[in-house]
Amino acid sequence: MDQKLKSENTQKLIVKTSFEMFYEKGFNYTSIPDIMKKTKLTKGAFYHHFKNKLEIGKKVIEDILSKRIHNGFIAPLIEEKKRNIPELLHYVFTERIKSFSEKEKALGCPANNLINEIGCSIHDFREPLQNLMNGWHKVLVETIESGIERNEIKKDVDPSSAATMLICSFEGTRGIRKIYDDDKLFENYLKAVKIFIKTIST
Amino acid sequence: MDQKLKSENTQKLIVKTSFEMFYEKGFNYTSIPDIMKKTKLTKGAFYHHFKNKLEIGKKVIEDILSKRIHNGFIAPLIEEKKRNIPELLHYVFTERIKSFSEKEKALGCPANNLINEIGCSIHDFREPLQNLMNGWHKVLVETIESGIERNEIKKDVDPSSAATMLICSFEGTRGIRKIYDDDKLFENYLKAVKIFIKTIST
DNA sequence: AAAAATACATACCTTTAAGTATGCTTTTTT
DNA sequence: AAAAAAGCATACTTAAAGGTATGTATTTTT
Repeated sequence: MDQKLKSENTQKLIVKTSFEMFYEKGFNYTSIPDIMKKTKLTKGAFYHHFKNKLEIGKKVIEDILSKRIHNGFIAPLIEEKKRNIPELLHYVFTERIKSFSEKEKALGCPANNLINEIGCSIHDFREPLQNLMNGWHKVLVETIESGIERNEIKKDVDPSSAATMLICSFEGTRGIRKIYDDDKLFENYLKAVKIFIKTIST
Repeated sequence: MDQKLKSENTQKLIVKTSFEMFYEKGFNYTSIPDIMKKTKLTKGAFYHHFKNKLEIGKKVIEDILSKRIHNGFIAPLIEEKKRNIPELLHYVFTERIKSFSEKEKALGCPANNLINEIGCSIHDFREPLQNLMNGWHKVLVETIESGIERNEIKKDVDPSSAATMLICSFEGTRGIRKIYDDDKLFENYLKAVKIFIKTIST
């Protein structure tokens, strides 16, 4: 077996496993031994490929979290630009929530979890997390702007502000939902975000 | 000095110090030795008054966090019921953010931080956190309902849904704000929540 | 005034984490 | 084929956490 390929595979395995455990238990509650036990490799493998826990954290943000946000929220907006914009926003922010698995409901958004868990305390994570959120926000702004151009969104709507509201209410809901076992919070959110999108639509 | 009073004082000191450190560094990132160093007492004092770290966590939620939410969000709604309800909502959710210190901006909401940090993993915290959020939500719902009765809020507004949106967008914004150093996110939120409140008003 | 209980300090134990040093095996290079 | 390097395992070090056991001074009770 090609060595380079093998190396890449183990790295991917470690990153993926780290993501899963960070998601399920939190960054700080997950130890390197924990992760490596799950990969069935050893610490030697970990420290051969990564400098320390911070590096794997950054890798998880850049490789996994950004891909998740991209697939779930950015790609649908870019790909389906022909669709009616309010409808598209509605689709992204409500249909996605409805399609969440029980696990995803119980565990919240991995990106938001990380932001809130480490927040300001681990400085190394701020930049990759900013990149993540900025990227998401930017595409949303562009989408709303094109909605205004197409006369589907009201002209007096501030795209940046509306985008922030959509993202923050979504993430806020996913966060607080974690302390509950039912979907009441989601249902409430869905109703309200519907109203919000309707309000900014022509 | 009265012994009972002394005991109460040290307990209060430990709870208060724990809150501060949990707020600044997160629950898991704060150790008991850390806390006790700051109080200038020792571990012996801690374990004399509290069973373990979970107990102090619950105490912080019940004593400090609930008081903060109460003072900031519940009391103003109860006390000033004569005022116009949309105005009141607007006051609570925008003026408060404007009055935050730099520290409060950088550190986010302590309740939301805890929810997101420990979320589902520490089961003991779920109930007190639920009580906290339910209490807040309930008063908001009642406020909105009375707004409907007084014809200041639209009749077709779902009070529970609107309350959820207000809380979750607020907390979501405070959470994500932590990765930034400026107030752009807050400013965006303020504009959008203004629109939301206007939308549900008559 | 003696006994009991409280408030706290000191010293300790156990576990577990992050990280390092080293050694072995398999590829890759020369 | 020999040398070098990569991939990974094993064994270890150090630090720090949570928590306990015990000792001592001060109050409180009787």
